[in-house]
Amino acid sequence: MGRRNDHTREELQNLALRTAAEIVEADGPAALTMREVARRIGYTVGALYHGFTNLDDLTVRLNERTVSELRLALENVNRQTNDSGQRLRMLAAAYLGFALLHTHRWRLVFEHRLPPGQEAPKSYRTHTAALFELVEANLPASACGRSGSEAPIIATALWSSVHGICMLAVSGKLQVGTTASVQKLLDTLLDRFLVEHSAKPRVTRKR
Amino acid sequence: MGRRNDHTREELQNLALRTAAEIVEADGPAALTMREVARRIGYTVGALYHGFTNLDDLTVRLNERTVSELRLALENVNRQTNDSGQRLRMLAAAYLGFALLHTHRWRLVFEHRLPPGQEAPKSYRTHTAALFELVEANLPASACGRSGSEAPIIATALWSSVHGICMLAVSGKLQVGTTASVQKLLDTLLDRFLVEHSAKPRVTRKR
DNA sequence: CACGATATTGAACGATGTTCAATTAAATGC
DNA sequence: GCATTTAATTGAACATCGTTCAATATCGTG
Repeated sequence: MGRRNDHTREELQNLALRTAAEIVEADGPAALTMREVARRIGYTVGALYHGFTNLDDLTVRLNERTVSELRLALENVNRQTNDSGQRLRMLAAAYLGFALLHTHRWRLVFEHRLPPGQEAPKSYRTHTAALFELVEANLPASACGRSGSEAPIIATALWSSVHGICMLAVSGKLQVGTTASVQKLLDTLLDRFLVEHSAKPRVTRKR
Repeated sequence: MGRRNDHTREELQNLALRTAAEIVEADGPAALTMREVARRIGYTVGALYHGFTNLDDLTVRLNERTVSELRLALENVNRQTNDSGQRLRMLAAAYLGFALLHTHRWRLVFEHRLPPGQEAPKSYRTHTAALFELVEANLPASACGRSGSEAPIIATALWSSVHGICMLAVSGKLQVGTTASVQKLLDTLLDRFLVEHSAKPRVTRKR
């Protein structure tokens, strides 16, 4: 009791976040509770509330780390390839790889909801924005129409699509089981975005 | 107390499920609790456990209804259009429309997780499969390669992508705010799948 | 060494899911 | 019509959760 000084306030937060990551990875998002974290790091529940305002706070800060890690992984992949089309394929593969390797943590990022009115921290959006820019930078000019002004829209559409495939695959809501077949879905999608995109067929278009 | 017979066992389950839907729609997935449902339908918590084995069961059966409703909506749209390319665009628009209209219920379908080992009921998969078949049936032949043997893969890739865009949009994780701009993302995606798909560029392909 | 600051505890509160004996009302048999 | 079976419903209990907070123990400092 009292100030044990085993850890500084910052060390304790790191410890808690690392432990939280372990819990989530091992037993899924629902297993993440204040009390379990406290138990594992050898403190009382109350002590946790000095470093975190509540469970949402802890969760958001764990997610922040996950997103940051994901960004790092993708930026590494991006650096290791020359051809930009190739890069897009490898980025998608790396995204899927991360989702498969850190499934529960990755899902927590997208499934956690803050109470209405609250917003995720800025660094959160920063990392996300960086990911989309990575995609946008690797879009082949042939895919972006004449002016290229639609590049952000195309990048968003493409990456949201990659995300959708990964999410459904990882959640088991797709019939496909093997990693290879999910890869094939991603390849199929990317084929559509990497090929030269001709004029839209006026006949069947709606607006 | 005792057999009140205000409602048959089946009526009570219907009542509970309707109430559950209202709770979720109004206050989000986290607000759905056994006790709240019981409170609103004027029964004790224990009584609920005669019709539902637990909260997961109630949730799954609520989700079943939602998916069924979604399927109906899409099948209606499918019936109201002739051109198949047009149909795909309208199906995507209807999917987004449903997600926007019944946001919380729709999210519950994809965010709820059963404890490991348990599987969602068969009707669940039936409805989902029907949706993918709807998409597959409307894929233009030009989009499916020579043999058309890849149609299921293409349909899965396309619809998972549509789903991804809707999910990120509905969750507010996309910068885009307006419904119109989300529509534009869907249109951009569909443009890629509705246009004649030429041979894949061998140079930039990986496998 | 004493004092003030603060990290940490421990207990409390209200809420949750789930279980189950007890109770009560309907259905059935006579 | 009455007694007995059957089953719906209750109410209370238990374990867990998030969160708060007064009390306490320990540290840094004067």
